[in-house]
This record gives sequence, structure tokens and C-alpha cells, in this order.
Amino acid sequence: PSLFPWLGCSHRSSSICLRWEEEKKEDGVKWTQLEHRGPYFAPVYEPLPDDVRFYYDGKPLKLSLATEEIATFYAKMLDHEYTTKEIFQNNFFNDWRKEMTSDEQKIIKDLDKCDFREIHKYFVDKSEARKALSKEEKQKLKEEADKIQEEYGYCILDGHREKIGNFKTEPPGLFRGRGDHPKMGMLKKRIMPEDVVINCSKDSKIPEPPEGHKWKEVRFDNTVTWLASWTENIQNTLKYIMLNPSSKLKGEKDWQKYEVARRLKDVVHKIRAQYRIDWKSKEMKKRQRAVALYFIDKLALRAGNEKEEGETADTVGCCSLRVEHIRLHPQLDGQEHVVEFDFLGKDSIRYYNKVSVEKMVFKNLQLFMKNKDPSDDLFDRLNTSILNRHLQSLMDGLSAKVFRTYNASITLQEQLKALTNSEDNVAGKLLSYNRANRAVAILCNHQRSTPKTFEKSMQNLQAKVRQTKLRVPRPDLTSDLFLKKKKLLKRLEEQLAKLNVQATDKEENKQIALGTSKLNYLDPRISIAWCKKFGVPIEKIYNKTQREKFAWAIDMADEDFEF
DNA sequence: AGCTCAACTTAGAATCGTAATG
DNA sequence: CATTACGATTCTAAGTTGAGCT
Repeated sequence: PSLFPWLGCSHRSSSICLRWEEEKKEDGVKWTQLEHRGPYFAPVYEPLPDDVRFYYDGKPLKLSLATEEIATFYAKMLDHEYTTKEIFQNNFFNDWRKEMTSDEQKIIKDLDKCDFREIHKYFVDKSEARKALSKEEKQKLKEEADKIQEEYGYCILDGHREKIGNFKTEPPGLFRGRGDHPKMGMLKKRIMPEDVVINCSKDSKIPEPPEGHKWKEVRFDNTVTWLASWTENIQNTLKYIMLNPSSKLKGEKDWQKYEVARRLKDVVHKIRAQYRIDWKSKEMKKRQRAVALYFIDKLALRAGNEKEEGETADTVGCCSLRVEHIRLHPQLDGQEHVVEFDFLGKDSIRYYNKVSVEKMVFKNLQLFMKNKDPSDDLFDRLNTSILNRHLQSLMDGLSAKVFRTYNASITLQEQLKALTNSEDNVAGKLLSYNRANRAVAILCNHQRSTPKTFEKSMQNLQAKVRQTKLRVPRPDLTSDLFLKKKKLLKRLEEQLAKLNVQATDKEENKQIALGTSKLNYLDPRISIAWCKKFGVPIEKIYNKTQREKFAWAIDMADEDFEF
């Protein structure tokens, strides 16, 4: 039986199977029934034992409960790099002082005189103690967590029991922005039921707020998919409780995303031809649009919205590139018309690339940069809204990010075709798969910091390779002795090959994160078709969670699937 | 056209749990 | 059996998009 009966077998014969689908919803309507228990709130603050003290200017100082709680947030982070940063310290201290009693404010005036070390040690010990718990005690904790998950972790959506993605409110703490964030260290306040808006269906069992509390609001909006929301106090933006990726709602949306990208495949040649023509347009605006689109298409850059200065880290995408982010080289390393990109993108991840571009693009860039300061916008006549409006006019549903999805998926398909050798064993095929995946991750600039244990674990692996090599019997033994060892030889050679593959894969993966593209950019049907075609079990490619997320694709893709 | 904002997807780091190893 | 290593999972920040307003 199908995991996704509502999908029917529409990929094979949509007209016949429509009857399996649920009642078609009106435009914008996301559900007809939604019932849940509301968010699970972060545990209340437990005061420190009396023997764990905070010191000011060398002397112990008993803090009020609220002040102490915020002190523990800082204390817990003491050995993190964040606490060495001046902005972090200042933001923390400002916000902390705001929550102090007036007596405390009179005393605590200098963060440098605050000694959190005893509190820090208390939490380190506590976490050690947790790790050292007996099997039974750990089991008991696990059961308690499972019970909460069971009670709050699911909702009913249109008759199906669905897993919720994030059913807990975010606990209070100190804001940890990425990169050079001006708000790092600010106090993230505790979310109370009075901050929370509940969304559910009118006729469902309305969730009860915790004893003695009220919800901010209960609404019945079936045009949105969230179950609860609140406004976060750092950036003053909304946070939502939403469904898990394994849910039908998210799955269908995911499917739809890849179908849009597949439609782009049909018109991308036309679009490319058009932007080449537009490079010569007499309208500056059109030229900028055409060059930006070329970057988005060729380099898989993000759209690049404008950001409010001073509110977030200074990062850019395509439309928000500044003159200082590129350098033009008429010649470089034997190539012509080279553009050197160097900027911080999403999450302050550096994008560095040297690309040889078409002559017309190069000339246009020179033109766009003429008489500008380094801090001026490269595309001063363009923004994401203009670009996306244009893209929408070229194809229904087309926006800048569709190019990332399209180029990622088509690259995976092409690379799999080029790299897979049907003669290889499963390990060899998996290396090819990972390499194809890696080509996409590199295209999308999905980086990670080299794992702390990388060098060590690489050395361990190399040592293992050496050991295995030593055990391989040598043909210089007398020939019948050698023949007897043939079986062993074969086994060891296989093992050795596998280890070498592992080592290669590991090294190539040092600073590349494969997960993001796998989860968000690669049409899962490509991978599933590949698995089926080459006899690789799907579990080798997708773990349990991933198989749940991609259930829709596992259900529909056969080995002939073409993106 | 430009601005603001809600709603949603995408992202790497931190933490957790378990399998491999000694 | 204890420790380590690593994949899985959780967490929540940081993007994109388009609607609605002026």
C-alpha cells in the first residue's frame, strides 16, 4: 500500500487516480481541520544552590532571581569565543543591567568585575553528572521526553496525525547571531503563553494555556500552515511552530518546488538567449538585470535582498553586491575576462571565486563600476523585487531561487551520469554519488568549518589502510602457499579498496557540507532513480529522517525518472 | 515604485545517541 | 565495560518571496 495514498499513482496515470486524492481545496486554503495541544513551554528557571556564588569585585553577591537567571546564561557560555567579543559583552551587560533591581544596578557597574566562574563550573559539573547517569536513570529521562513528544509533538491535520517540526518554545538566553552581528549577546526573553497566538480549526479542541495563563490570541486561519506563533524580541520578527518535513503538507510543497524547477528546464535556453541579448540593451536597468541573472544562473548566487544597516551582519547576495565585492582582471592565470568575487553571503559564509565570464558581461561590469565608490551598489538600478517581477513574466512561478534548485538538480543528474560506473561495487558507486553531491554543494557554496577531530580521524583511517596493506599476502611465497591464501587475498583487497574510497571521500569532504543541498536542492527522485538503476539500497543514500521527508518521491519515482 | 511585513524555506552549529573501538 | 567517534537530530538564525499598502 502506498505511503501517500493522496498522491495516488498520478505520476503514471493522473486521470484515473484523481479519485484517490482528497477533496480539492480552494485557492490559498491549506487545511480544513487542524487540532493540536499548543507549544510546549521551556522549563521554569531553577535557582542556583546557595553554595554556588556570583562574585563582584572579588566579593560574593547574592543576586535576585531574575538577575541570577540572566547571569547563568552568560556563565554557561564562558568558554565560548562569543564572550571574548566586545559587542557581545556590551550587549549582554546593557540588557542584564536593565533587568537588575535598583540595588543591584548600584553595585554592578563593570562586567570585568563580574566573576561567573563558580556558576560556570556548576553547569559543567551538572552536565558531567548527566552523562554519568546509570542506564536506568537515562532510560527514565528518555521515557519522560518521549511522553512529551507524544503529547505535544503531533497534531491532526485533515484527519492525518502529523509530526510537528518544532513544538517547543525557544528558551530564554543570549542571542547568538552569525558572523559580525551587531546584536550578539542581547537577552532573548522568555516566551510566555500571553505572547503566543494559537492557530487551529474552530471546531477542534482548542489547546489549553498552562495553568493560570492566557493565550495572546486564538485564531482560525486556514490560509496559513502554522500552529502557533510569537514575536521574538531581538529583531522583532515572528517565529512559528510548523509541521515536520515528513508531513503531507510540507511534502506536497516540496514536490511542487521541484516541479517548478523542472518547468524552468523547458524554458531556460530561451531565458539564457534573452539575457545575452539584454546585455546590449540601451537601458542600463535592463543590462544590470541581465548581468545579475547571468550570475544567478551561472554561479547559483542567491537573490540578495537589501538589509537594514546596523540590524544584522553585513552580508550580500547577487542584487545587493557592492563594487568592493568584485575585482576585474582582463587577464588572469591564462584566462580572459576574469571576475574575482569575494563577499560574505548568508550566515556570513565567505564566497570566493574567480570566474572567466563572457566579454560582454565584463564590459558591462566595467560600466556599472565606473565613477563609483567601493561601498556603492554594483547593480544600482536593480533589486530582488524588480528581478523577480521580470522572472515571473518569463515563466509562471519563476523567481530567483528556482535557478538554484534547477541548477543543483540538473548538475546532480549530469554528474551521476558522468561519474557512475555500473561495474563498481556499492561502495564505489556511493563514492560517485557523493562526488556528484559534492559538485552541487560546491556550486551552492555550502561550507562547513573543518571538524575539530578531522586531522586525528584522518590519521586513524590512514593507519588502518597501512595495517591492512601489511596483511595482504605476497605472491613471492611459494606458489601453492600463495594459492591457499587466495580467498584471504581477495577479502583484504576488497577491504583495502573500501578504506581507500573512504579516505578519499573524507578528504574531499573536509570543508564541504553535503546535507543542505541533499535536503533542499536536489530533487529526491533523481537519487531514487539512480539507486534503482544501479542496485544501491535507498538507505545508503537517505537515512530514516530523510526517507520520511522524501516519502512522496520514494513512492513515485522509478528508475526511468528524468528531472 | 517603494516600503513593510507575514509566511515560508534554507542554513550551519550545537547537542544527542549509538555504534565502533580499545 | 568504558571511551571515543561520528552520524542523526535539534535548534533557531537568516534568507526569499509576494501581498498589501501608500
